[in-house]
Amino acid sequence: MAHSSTVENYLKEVYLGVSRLPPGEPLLPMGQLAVALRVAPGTATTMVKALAESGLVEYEPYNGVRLTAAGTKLAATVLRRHRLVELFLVQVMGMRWDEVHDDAEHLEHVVSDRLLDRIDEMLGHPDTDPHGDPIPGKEGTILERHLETLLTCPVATQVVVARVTDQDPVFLRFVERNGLKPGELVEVEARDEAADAVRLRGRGATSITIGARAASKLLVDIP
Amino acid sequence: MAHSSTVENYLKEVYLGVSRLPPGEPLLPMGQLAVALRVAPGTATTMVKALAESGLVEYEPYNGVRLTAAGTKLAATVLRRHRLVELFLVQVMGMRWDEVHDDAEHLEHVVSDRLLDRIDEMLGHPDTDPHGDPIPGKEGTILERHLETLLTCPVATQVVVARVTDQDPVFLRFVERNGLKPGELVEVEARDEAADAVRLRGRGATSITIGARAASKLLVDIP
DNA sequence: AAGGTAATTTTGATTACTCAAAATATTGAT
DNA sequence: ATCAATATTTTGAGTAATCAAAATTACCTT
Repeated sequence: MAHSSTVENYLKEVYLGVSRLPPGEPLLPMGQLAVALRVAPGTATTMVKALAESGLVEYEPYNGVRLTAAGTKLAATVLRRHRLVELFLVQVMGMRWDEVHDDAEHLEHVVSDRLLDRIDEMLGHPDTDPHGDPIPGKEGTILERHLETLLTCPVATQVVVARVTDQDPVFLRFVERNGLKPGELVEVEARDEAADAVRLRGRGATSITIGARAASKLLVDIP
Repeated sequence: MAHSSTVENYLKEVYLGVSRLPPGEPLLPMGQLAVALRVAPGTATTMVKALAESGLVEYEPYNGVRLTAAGTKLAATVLRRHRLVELFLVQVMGMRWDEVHDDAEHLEHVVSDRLLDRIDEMLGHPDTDPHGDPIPGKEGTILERHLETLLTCPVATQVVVARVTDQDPVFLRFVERNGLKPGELVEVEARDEAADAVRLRGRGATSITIGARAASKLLVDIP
């Protein structure tokens, strides 16, 4: 089995799934993979066993999957294509950052190396996409910086949004409307464990309150 | 069966195949279709029967295929995507006209309507692609102008190249090198039936001689 | 330790697409 | 009109990817 879009999608989701896991436990449960790929559990099991045969993943029955070196490299090139394409669609084609994900999802499998090089050059070899996700290098190197979230960063301190880890258009528009896009300044005014909420203030005078779940999707740099 | 890339390719090739046929005989033989799609003859037969079931083509056993109205419309949208993408790659991405075909071949199946609209707008709603092929309208209208070729146009008369009906990069580079791209002026100096050749002069002082087969691939406007 | 729940794997089938090779039909030449 | 060459269709089989539902395993709770 060699390198279909399906294979690319499986590897990509294994990569993303593992990276979302608590560190030190780098085995993605099959259930999560199946959900991410919108596929029946049994389908994921079957495919993953085939991918293991090809040396792209390691599979531990009843435990989960992880990428091999070869699998990581392939996943990285898919992610590189996806993210460069997303940035291209925003920067060059003038699309909104909340509407480029689906197009990128398809384009990531068909963009040739030649075309991708032009895109990369045209964008000046960027290292993050519109959502702040890192763009892997040509050789498959991924630079995942460790970042705090609005749930873990210091209170009453100016921080700058670096990354938004949710592609849902509704959420992205909410983020934009409230001046929380990557690059913008924010300050956490207070956290309320009991209320499961975080109050923060961006550029404007008014402060807003968001849920903890939403706050955890906003990664920030502490300058 | 609904609308996979495979279906799109079959419809596209039926359209192109039929349009290459002598007029009045609008049934594409299965053999030609199979060759165009690089598929075994039996495969084409099977697929075409399925497409006929879906009402996209009419199939006459042992005679060939033709598109229905629905099939024509779908083929036109595929061709529209293909040709707009080709022009985009040349005009915006700075790729050479002889290297865009393969990329377009893949992109034509995944570009969304939204993205295609941006491309169309960015290019100023063009009506031909870099090879002079007409770009079908949004609603599936294809404007195939009747054109002479360098084999049929008047001799010793200035004509302007309008279209090159061969995507082979080697041929395209030959065309470019000799100033025969769409838009350029040419004049047929002489034709030699016996030698199967056509002598012509473009912008430069020197005249060149090309084979009849090549001459027939260069369509021209007689001003 | 036992038993029930939840996650995972297996099984059996299906769909879309493909091929090689056998069978059949068409066509043109004698 | 017949026959050979050619084109087309049929047949049987295979691959990739999928699902639903049955069987199994792991894990948690008491």
